[in-house]
Amino acid sequence: MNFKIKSRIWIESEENVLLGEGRVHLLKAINKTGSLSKAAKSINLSYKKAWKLLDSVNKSAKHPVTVNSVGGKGGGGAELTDYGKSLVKAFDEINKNCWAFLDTQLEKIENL
Amino acid sequence: MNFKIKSRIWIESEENVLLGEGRVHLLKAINKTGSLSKAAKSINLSYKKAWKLLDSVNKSAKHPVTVNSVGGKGGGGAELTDYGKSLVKAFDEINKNCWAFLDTQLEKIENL
DNA sequence: TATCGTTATGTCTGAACAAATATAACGAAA
DNA sequence: TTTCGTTATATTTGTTCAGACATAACGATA
Repeated sequence: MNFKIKSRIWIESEENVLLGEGRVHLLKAINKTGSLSKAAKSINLSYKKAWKLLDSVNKSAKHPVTVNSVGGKGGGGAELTDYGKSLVKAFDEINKNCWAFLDTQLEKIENL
Repeated sequence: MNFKIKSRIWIESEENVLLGEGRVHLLKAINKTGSLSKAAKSINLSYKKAWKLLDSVNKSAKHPVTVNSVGGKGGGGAELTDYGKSLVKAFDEINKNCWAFLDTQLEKIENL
């Protein structure tokens, strides 16, 4: 039969999306590159879209997820806070667990 | 904090989507109404979109999921096969299990 | 054979969404 | 004080996708 079961998960706080796969992907790229514009480029996102995503994340989180600086050495940059890093880590864990769990469920379809 | 964790799952067979929440919703409505057009109306879908969805489901499934008849008494109709009914049931089960599982994972975010 | 409500399908239009472009503000360092 | 690469934001242009509209085919029944 060869079925695959796929999933997307996301976390909301009061009607706003806090985290989803795209946002986590972006946060990881920021962590790697140290700037929003480089992060956007590295994952093929327009700067504007990336900025909107990050802005939305920071607005719906209780604590700041990144610290962004404008001007200065190198023009500025963005980096994850400790809170941001643990959010990314927790999301990844949950996501991986979810995949593993769903794989155990697939036989219910394949045995039909 | 009051975070919510949400998910969408779907099942693919060779790059084609077999089942997802929208498709299952449609199949349930077909089962209830006995026709594709009535089902579409009942869940606020255009007939065309509903038809495309159903066509795609039947094309990617190994066995027919519905039997559609054209013309005749009442103009025709559509109804689920036994295979279709068990697909719907299995999908619903997996989906509910997934929600329950994700709820157990949420504390990982809330405790940050 | 005329009627009816359905399945089945093509075309066209508008609206939502994405991408491209432009530009201001910033502040460390040369 | 000039330069630089960045954050931050508005405006305009393009593209995709959903919805509306139109119509053919079908076959039991009256």
